[in-house]
Amino acid sequence: MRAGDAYSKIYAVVRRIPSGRVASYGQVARWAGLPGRARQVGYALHAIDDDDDGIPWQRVVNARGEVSSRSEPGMENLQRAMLEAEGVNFDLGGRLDLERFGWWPRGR
DNA sequence: TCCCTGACTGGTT
DNA sequence: AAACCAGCCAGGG
Repeated sequence: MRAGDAYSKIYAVVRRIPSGRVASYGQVARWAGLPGRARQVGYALHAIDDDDDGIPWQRVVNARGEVSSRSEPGMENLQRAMLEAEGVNFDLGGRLDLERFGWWPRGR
Protein backbone atom coordinates (compact mmCIF):
# COMPACT_ATOMS: atom_id res chain seq x y z
CA MET A 1 0.00 0.00 0.00
CA ARG A 2 1.31 3.43 -0.82
CA ALA A 3 1.89 5.97 1.90
CA GLY A 4 -0.47 8.48 0.33
CA ASP A 5 -3.34 6.03 0.62
CA ALA A 6 -2.65 5.60 4.32
CA TYR A 7 -2.81 9.36 4.79
CA SER A 8 -6.16 9.53 2.97
CA LYS A 9 -7.64 6.82 5.17
CA ILE A 10 -6.37 8.52 8.30
CA TYR A 11 -7.85 11.86 7.26
CA ALA A 12 -11.15 10.18 6.36
CA VAL A 13 -11.42 8.68 9.86
CA VAL A 14 -10.53 11.94 11.58
CA ARG A 15 -13.22 13.75 9.59
CA ARG A 16 -15.82 11.34 11.02
CA ILE A 17 -15.17 12.34 14.64
CA PRO A 18 -18.16 14.42 15.79
CA SER A 19 -17.78 17.85 17.37
CA GLY A 20 -17.41 17.66 21.12
CA ARG A 21 -15.88 14.16 20.95
CA VAL A 22 -12.30 12.89 20.75
CA ALA A 23 -10.47 9.75 19.60
CA SER A 24 -6.98 8.46 20.38
CA TYR A 25 -4.21 8.04 17.81
CA GLY A 26 -4.37 4.28 18.28
CA GLN A 27 -8.10 4.15 17.63
CA VAL A 28 -7.80 6.25 14.50
CA ALA A 29 -5.06 3.91 13.28
CA ARG A 30 -7.21 0.82 13.84
CA TRP A 31 -10.29 2.29 12.19
CA ALA A 32 -8.13 3.32 9.22
CA GLY A 33 -7.01 -0.27 8.82
CA LEU A 34 -3.51 0.41 10.13
CA PRO A 35 -3.35 -1.36 13.52
CA GLY A 36 -0.26 -0.61 15.57
CA ARG A 37 0.69 2.47 13.60
CA ALA A 38 -0.48 5.18 15.98
CA ARG A 39 2.76 7.07 15.45
CA GLN A 40 2.09 7.34 11.75
CA VAL A 41 -1.25 8.93 12.55
CA GLY A 42 0.52 11.64 14.48
CA TYR A 43 2.95 12.02 11.62
CA ALA A 44 0.11 12.33 9.10
CA LEU A 45 -1.66 14.96 11.19
CA HIS A 46 1.55 16.92 11.51
CA ALA A 47 1.73 16.97 7.72
CA ILE A 48 -1.60 18.82 7.49
CA ASP A 49 -1.16 22.36 6.25
CA ASP A 50 -3.36 25.43 6.17
CA ASP A 51 -5.11 24.37 2.98
CA ASP A 52 -6.43 21.24 4.63
CA ASP A 53 -8.97 22.90 6.88
CA GLY A 54 -12.00 20.74 7.37
CA ILE A 55 -9.88 18.11 9.05
CA PRO A 56 -10.71 18.36 12.78
CA TRP A 57 -7.20 17.46 13.93
CA GLN A 58 -7.86 18.92 17.37
CA ARG A 59 -10.13 15.96 18.15
CA VAL A 60 -7.25 13.48 18.22
CA VAL A 61 -5.54 13.07 21.62
CA ASN A 62 -3.30 10.43 23.17
CA ALA A 63 -4.50 7.27 24.93
CA ARG A 64 -4.32 8.92 28.35
CA GLY A 65 -6.79 11.63 27.41
CA GLU A 66 -4.31 14.48 27.21
CA VAL A 67 -3.16 16.78 24.43
CA SER A 68 0.18 15.47 23.15
CA SER A 69 3.10 17.85 23.14
CA ARG A 70 4.61 18.72 19.78
CA SER A 71 7.66 20.43 18.41
CA GLU A 72 6.04 23.87 18.45
CA PRO A 73 5.08 24.86 22.01
CA GLY A 74 1.89 26.89 22.22
CA MET A 75 0.01 24.71 19.78
CA GLU A 76 -1.09 22.49 22.68
CA ASN A 77 -2.93 25.43 24.18
CA LEU A 78 -4.58 26.16 20.85
CA GLN A 79 -5.80 22.57 20.55
CA ARG A 80 -7.10 22.61 24.11
CA ALA A 81 -8.91 25.91 23.52
CA MET A 82 -10.54 24.56 20.35
CA LEU A 83 -11.78 21.50 22.22
CA GLU A 84 -13.09 23.54 25.13
CA ALA A 85 -14.99 25.65 22.60
CA GLU A 86 -16.72 22.42 21.52
CA GLY A 87 -17.67 21.64 25.10
CA VAL A 88 -14.86 19.28 26.09
CA ASN A 89 -13.78 19.87 29.70
CA PHE A 90 -10.28 19.31 31.10
CA ASP A 91 -9.37 18.55 34.71
CA LEU A 92 -6.63 20.19 36.75
CA GLY A 93 -4.06 17.78 35.35
CA GLY A 94 -4.83 18.86 31.79
CA ARG A 95 -6.72 15.67 31.01
CA LEU A 96 -10.19 15.02 29.66
CA ASP A 97 -12.49 12.12 30.55
CA LEU A 98 -12.32 9.56 27.74
CA GLU A 99 -15.32 7.70 29.17
CA ARG A 100 -17.36 10.82 28.64
CA PHE A 101 -15.86 12.51 25.58
CA GLY A 102 -14.33 9.55 23.76
CA TRP A 103 -15.95 8.56 20.45
CA TRP A 104 -16.98 4.92 20.37
CA PRO A 105 -18.57 4.21 16.94
CA ARG A 106 -18.78 0.50 17.62
CA GLY A 107 -20.32 0.91 21.07
CA ARG A 108 -16.96 0.31 22.80
C1' DT B 1 21.28 4.29 1.25
C1' DC B 2 22.04 4.78 6.15
C1' DC B 3 20.82 7.19 10.39
C1' DC B 4 17.96 9.82 13.36
C1' DT B 5 13.72 11.86 14.89
C1' DG B 6 9.02 11.79 16.39
C1' DA B 7 1.09 14.91 17.30
C1' DC B 8 2.07 7.03 20.01
C1' DT B 9 0.83 2.54 22.47
C1' DG B 10 0.62 -1.35 25.55
C1' DG B 11 2.95 -4.26 28.71
C1' DT B 12 6.26 -4.47 32.60
C1' DT B 13 8.60 -2.63 36.39
C1' DA C 1 0.67 6.41 39.49
C1' DA C 2 4.80 6.99 36.98
C1' DA C 3 8.90 5.59 34.67
C1' DC C 4 10.89 2.32 31.27
C1' DC C 5 11.11 -0.22 27.05
C1' DA C 6 10.51 -2.32 22.72
C1' DG C 7 7.72 -2.07 18.42
C1' DC C 8 6.19 0.93 14.91
C1' DC C 9 7.59 3.41 10.03
C1' DA C 10 7.49 7.80 6.90
C1' DG C 11 10.48 11.88 5.97
C1' DG C 12 14.60 14.58 5.78
C1' DG C 13 19.63 15.24 5.94
